[in-house]
Amino acid sequence: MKNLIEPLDDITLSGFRFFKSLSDEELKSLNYEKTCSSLKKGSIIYKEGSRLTGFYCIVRGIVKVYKTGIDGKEQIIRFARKGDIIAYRSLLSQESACTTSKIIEDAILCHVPYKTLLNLIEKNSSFALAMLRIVCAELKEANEYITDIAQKTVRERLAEILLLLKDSFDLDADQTLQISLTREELANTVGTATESIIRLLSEFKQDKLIDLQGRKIKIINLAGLIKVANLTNNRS
Amino acid sequence: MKNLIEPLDDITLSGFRFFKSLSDEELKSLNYEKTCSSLKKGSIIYKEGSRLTGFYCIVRGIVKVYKTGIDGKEQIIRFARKGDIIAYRSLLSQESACTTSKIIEDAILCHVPYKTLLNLIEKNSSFALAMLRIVCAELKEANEYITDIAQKTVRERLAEILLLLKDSFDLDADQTLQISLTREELANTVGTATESIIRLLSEFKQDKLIDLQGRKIKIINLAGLIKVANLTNNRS
DNA sequence: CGGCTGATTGAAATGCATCAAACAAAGTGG
DNA sequence: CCACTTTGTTTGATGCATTTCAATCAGCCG
Repeated sequence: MKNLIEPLDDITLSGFRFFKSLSDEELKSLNYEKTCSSLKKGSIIYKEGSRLTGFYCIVRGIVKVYKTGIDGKEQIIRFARKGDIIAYRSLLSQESACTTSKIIEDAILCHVPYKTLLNLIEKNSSFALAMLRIVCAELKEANEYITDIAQKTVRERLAEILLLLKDSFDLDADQTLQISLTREELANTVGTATESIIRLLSEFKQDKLIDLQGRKIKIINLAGLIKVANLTNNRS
Repeated sequence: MKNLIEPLDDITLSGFRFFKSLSDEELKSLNYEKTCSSLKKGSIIYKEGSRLTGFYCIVRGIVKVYKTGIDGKEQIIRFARKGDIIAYRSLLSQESACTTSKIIEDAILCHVPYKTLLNLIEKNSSFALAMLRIVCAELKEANEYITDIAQKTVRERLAEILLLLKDSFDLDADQTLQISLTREELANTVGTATESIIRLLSEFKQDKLIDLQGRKIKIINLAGLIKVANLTNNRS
């Protein structure tokens, strides 16, 4: 089925922004050395503690990356989508994975071996710099999130996450978030209890900020949400 | 005075772990291009929003790096000490600084121009990789802290921070933390109110986990503290 | 249909922030 | 060197946001 849409053999990483500093030759061998696979929702890509053999580039679908904390409660660190890469942090540090990654929307992933990554970093300094900038960008996000989670109320954080999801995953024609999360996943992103998310979401609905249809969240008052989120920095 | 101890002209970055992949020649020009300065407690190295011209390597002293959140409340992101580098993240991303850095213990810093950094990354792939690993390590810390702050109680987090400070700054002969922070700074690290820190510290004291003498914190029951911190991962 | 996961609501418990006030320490200036 | 201001610390009382527990309900699947 999925192979009809996009045969796994035919996938090329050439168009992806992350690889845009590569020469034709480098792209060619990259495309040769990668391995692509199609994964269903719920599949685990790698688990906390496992040894990684490479990183993954997401061609299609959505992945959640999370850490397991107290009592096995998951804390979602990020959502990755088309063009994003995952597993590179632990890989570069040459440690076992410190997060788990799971498909939350049917996906196609390309696995790029560690060797290939090292080789690119060694031979192509523009690529190394691009890589550095990716990690730096993620670190920035993380630092901002630390500040938010430490200082903001759950209400503010939920509004902020909704805005963040809106920017990352766009809205369809009628302003509905194109990512479907359970209330628990939302809670594990915001860092709160599932029940709190449920209550706050219905408050947001009452306040005419959003509309709810099952897991579909429709943003009907963006300015209002931004106000609730109490943004201080450059997020939107 | 400080110049008697360590003349600013004589400082070499050659011994620092961060530069250990550099060739003698690279070290020589690095040492030529850097600019060192001695800064008193309270001095601000750079401010959130300012444009950076290079990064800083800490030769002596302690620096706190923080973000300014709601109502100007500061959230301390990290403490940097001898051998650590700061300001590199925004620099590499070529953005204005997203944190502020302030001296909390008289320090000597070396400023290394952006040009020099770029040049090293371009010419020396081992250095680029080392740099990548530094950023990755910091990202890992940040992700762990997100999980902690989202899931743990203030009590657990305080214990954890004390342990973290112990590892980063060592203890003197009688098990006393070699870093002196105000209660407010501790609060801004843990992500809580100053009063909460005060109350919890005295609880810890009552529980014979620590001893307090002004800002001096003495760890008298390490195992107990570890238990309170409720560690799940590799921190200690 | 029964079983399972996820969603929802209510009620009760609580951890923590906030406010207020007093105190200690440390530096400033006359 | 003492009054003075400022900054940091401490304690108490109160309120509230959020967690936790419990129960019900809805949807889905084999």
